[in-house]
This record gives sequence, structure tokens and C-alpha cells, in this order.
Amino acid sequence: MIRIGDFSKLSRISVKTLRYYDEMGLLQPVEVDPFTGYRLYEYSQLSDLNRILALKDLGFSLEEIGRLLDDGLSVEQMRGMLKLRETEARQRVQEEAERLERIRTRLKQIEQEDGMSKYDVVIKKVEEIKTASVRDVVPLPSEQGGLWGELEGYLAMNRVRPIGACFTLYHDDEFKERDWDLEVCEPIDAELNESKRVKVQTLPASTLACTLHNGPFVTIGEAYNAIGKWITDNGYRITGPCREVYLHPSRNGSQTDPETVTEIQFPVEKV
Amino acid sequence: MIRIGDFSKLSRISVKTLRYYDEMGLLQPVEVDPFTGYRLYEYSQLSDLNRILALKDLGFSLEEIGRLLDDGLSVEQMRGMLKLRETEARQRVQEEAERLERIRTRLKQIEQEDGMSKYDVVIKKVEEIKTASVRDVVPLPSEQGGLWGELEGYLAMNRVRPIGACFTLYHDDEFKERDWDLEVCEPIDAELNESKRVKVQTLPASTLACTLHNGPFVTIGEAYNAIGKWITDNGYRITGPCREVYLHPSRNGSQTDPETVTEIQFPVEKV
DNA sequence: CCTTGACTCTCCATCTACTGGAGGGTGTAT
DNA sequence: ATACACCCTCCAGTAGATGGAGAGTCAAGG
Repeated sequence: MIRIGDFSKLSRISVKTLRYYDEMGLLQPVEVDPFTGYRLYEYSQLSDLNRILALKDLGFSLEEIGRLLDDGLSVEQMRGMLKLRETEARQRVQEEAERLERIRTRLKQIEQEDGMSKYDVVIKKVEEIKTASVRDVVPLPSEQGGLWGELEGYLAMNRVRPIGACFTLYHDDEFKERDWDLEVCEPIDAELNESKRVKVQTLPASTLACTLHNGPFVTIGEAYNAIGKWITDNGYRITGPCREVYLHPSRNGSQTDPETVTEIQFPVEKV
Repeated sequence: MIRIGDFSKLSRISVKTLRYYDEMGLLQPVEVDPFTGYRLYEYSQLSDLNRILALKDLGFSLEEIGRLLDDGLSVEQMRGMLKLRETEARQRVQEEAERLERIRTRLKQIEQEDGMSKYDVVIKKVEEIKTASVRDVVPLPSEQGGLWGELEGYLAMNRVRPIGACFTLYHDDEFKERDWDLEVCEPIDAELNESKRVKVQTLPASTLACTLHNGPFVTIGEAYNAIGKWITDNGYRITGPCREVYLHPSRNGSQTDPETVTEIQFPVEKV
């Protein structure tokens, strides 16, 4: 029987932590002096502690460890929990590796361009979105006003209100001088019948590389350049049509309204 | 100017979090209604928030982000901080990868042997230890009693007390039938002169794979088997002599005392 | 004009796995 | 007797939010 200080020295676990484990019911001393409250451990409890540390090392929380120890850890149960831990750990490895890559890219960017970009790109995961949309080919993106008119009209007629910021999908893979295949979308909640021009569809949940453009439309090209560079530099690949989300639409579709805020989103996946 | 709920929808950041960032001084609304307390944001603040998210993504804490934004983030400063983040991220990637490997090994072990080993192996990092020791070749490990006698005698004579559990270093690389090169050690704190037989040295800080053997010495072989298998299975390599630490020594050196607790430590490194 | 329901506010508690400190009692060697 | 190392409990704090209680605000519909 040894006191907590000695137990701490032998196990290299701090006295504070041992007391905490006692409180949690993870590792209780075999005896507590009723007068002084001193905790008294057996040497053999060092093994119990070691088991706790090993489980912690595998990624279990203290609570899980407690349950494992109490339930006498059946092999099948253990296997199931380890499987879970495995997926979790794999995910974290990947996340951290991606973060590392982003840091390195950023560093390279600073060294090369000696400064910081105006545009910050972040990865966001979004859920699926149900939309009403009108798709057509127009000569230039600035001439999509007609499509919006059609869409808004149809929604108003059916008394359906959008539930979020509207956006345009750009379906062309490459840059085009003229004739853009685009689709204007409004996110909706309600049931809505389709018409010849207005389709109702649900965009799948996806991972998006996003950046914000804060200023008139005429300069939005810079944002596209920045996000395009970011995507290739960080080892992502574009997997679908770009979304241009009008977080703060310009007044009457003006191309030069400096107050507009637009988010550019590219569905991506890690190569 | 929009209210927090709309700002939250546009940015996909929860209202709670926005209020928290306000409180932290990271992103304060341009205006707060003096009567209602309502927070009012500008659309352009969506960009500020995006910058915050991007920095968070690189691994900065909210406090650091706050300082970065306040100080106007000089490029040089930014570079330094990113370098730091880079090493940190690299370390975390490695840690998580190692944890993943440990989980996989454990799973494999369960599948193959259909059960769990009695021995849990954990990696510990320890600091350097100053020791007094006697090294010699003895026929069998069980005959190291004489060396302990010499060492204890010398320490007693010099009025030096050990400051932790004593241990034996096994210097042979391979298993031997007879003639073991071993060194009995006591960790000490005080200054001590060496003698012909007693050396004073400092073992370097190192990473150790450890397991505990709880029972008589005669069965300690199982523990060696378990830890040996663990080390190769988890992709480590032994980098120095094994330490056998007597956390609870047997009474009068008995080989069959069932109360003894011994820790086996192998200095290792990741291959 | 009143009600309803959606928003918003502040303040407090909770999570993890500890760590630090205050204030006070114990045990042992000199 | 005294010094000093130990030990105890209780409280607070960490990062980055999240959840809830209780109360005030706002716009639309009847």
C-alpha cells in the first residue's frame, strides 16, 4: 500500500490527475483512510492505470474507458468501438494533413507574391438544397436578368418564398467568350410544380471551396482567379458547376454597384 | 444592415458563435441598437468573417486571430506565425497517424488471437535520469543480487539516497543462454564520486515503449514477448538497452514472489 | 388593435481532461 | 519543538463553443 505521491512517481502520472481519475471512478484507491482522507493504492493498481493509459492512447474518452472497464470489455464490443475509433482517427489524420497543406500553400504564396491575397478561401460542407431554377444559354452572364424575371414571376404566382440567398450555377467547364450555359436558382422549402421553364431540383450535399467578393461585379474576375489558384495549389479538383451566390444583390442588377457581396463556391474534392 | 439571424444564414455560422465572436472582440457588429441591444451587421462584414474562418482553418486560435487582425498583420509576422503552425500541424499529423496505426494493430491482434493481451503497451516520454550504476557480466539475470549489494553498499557509504525506482539495464542485443551483460542502476540526485565499480552517468531523455508485469519474475518472459511483438507490429525500432524497472521489488530478491510489479521499458523510435 | 410566432437579448451552465492555488490538516526527521 | 514534505477538499480556469431559461422586440394576419 502506497500513498498517492509515490504512486504518482512510479506511474509518472500527476497527483492531480490521479485524484481526478479517482473522482471519475476510473481508478479508485483500494483504501481511503477514514480519518485523514489519504488515498492508499496497491502496487498492482499500476497495471490498471497502465490499461487506462493504453485505452486513452487509442483515442477513447475517459467516460468510454470507464464503461469499458466496468462492463468487463467483451471482445466483440471492443472490436466495434475500435472500428469506430479507427474511422475517427483516419478522418483526423486526413484533416490535419489537409490543414498542413493549406498552411504550406499559404506560406509559398507569401514568399512568392510577397503579400497576402485579398481573397480568403475556406472549405465549407453544406447540406443538400432544394431549388427552383431556370436554365438557359445567354450571350453574356450580365444578361441573365431575363431569367431572374421568369423565375421570380413563377414563384410569386405560386406564392412560394425563397428561404435563402439566390444564386447562379455556371454549367460551362471552360471559359467562353459568348453563349454561357447558366441556371438561376432560388432555394425553396415548399412544394412546387415544375413548368416548362422552371425546374425544381435538389442539389446534393457537397464540399465547397468558397470565397467572398466584396464590390462591383465588374471586378469579380479577380475572385475567380484567386479561388482557382487556391484550388489547384491545395490539391483539390472541381467536381461540379460553380455557384455564384448573391449574398447582397446589387440594386436593379447593376454591374457597378460597389455594395454588392457575392460568394463564389466551387464543389471540390481532394485529389 | 442586417440582423444577426440573417447574417448567420448568409455566413452559415451559428448565431451563438457570432455572439461569441462579438464578445471576444473578433467581429463586432457595426452597430448595436442602444434600446433593444440588437446587433446590426453590414454585408461587407461577411468578408471579415470569412477571413477569420480562413485563419482558424490554418490552425490559429481565436486569440491569435484577434491579435493578427488588430495589428494589421505584417507579412513578416504572418510568415513567422505560419511557420509555427506548420511544425505544429506536422506534429499532429504524425501523432494521429501513429494513433491510427496503434488502433489498427490492436484490431488485427484481436482478430488474430481472438482476445486481448494481458499486457498493455504505452509510449512514454521521459526526461534524462542521473544514475549510479554497476555493470558486469553475470551467468544469469537471476544472479544480479551481488551487483545490487555492491551498489547499495556504496550509496549507503556515501550517504546518497535513491530518488526513484531502481532498475536494470540489459545491454545484450540478442537473447543469451548464459553470460548476460547487465547494469544495475539507482536514480540519484546528489553529487557522487565514481569508484572502480560504481559509475555515475546520465541516461538521455527518450521515448520508451512500456509495459507492466504484475507477478513473479519467473513469468516475466510473457511480458517481453508481448512488448516485443507490439514494438514491431506498431512500426517502432529499439534504439537502446532495455530497462527493467522494479516498481515493487520482490522481497529478498525472490523469483517467485507474486506481489512484485516490474515495468519493462524499451527505448524506441518510429521507423 | 391584438395576438401569434419568429427573432433577439443577457446570463448561466455544460462539455473535456486536466491544472493551479488557497487554506488547512498529517507524518516524520532532526 | 519545529521544519518541511505530503496530503486533503474546494474553487476557478482553460478553448470554443453549445444549450437553455426568462424576458423583450418586431412584423404579419385577423
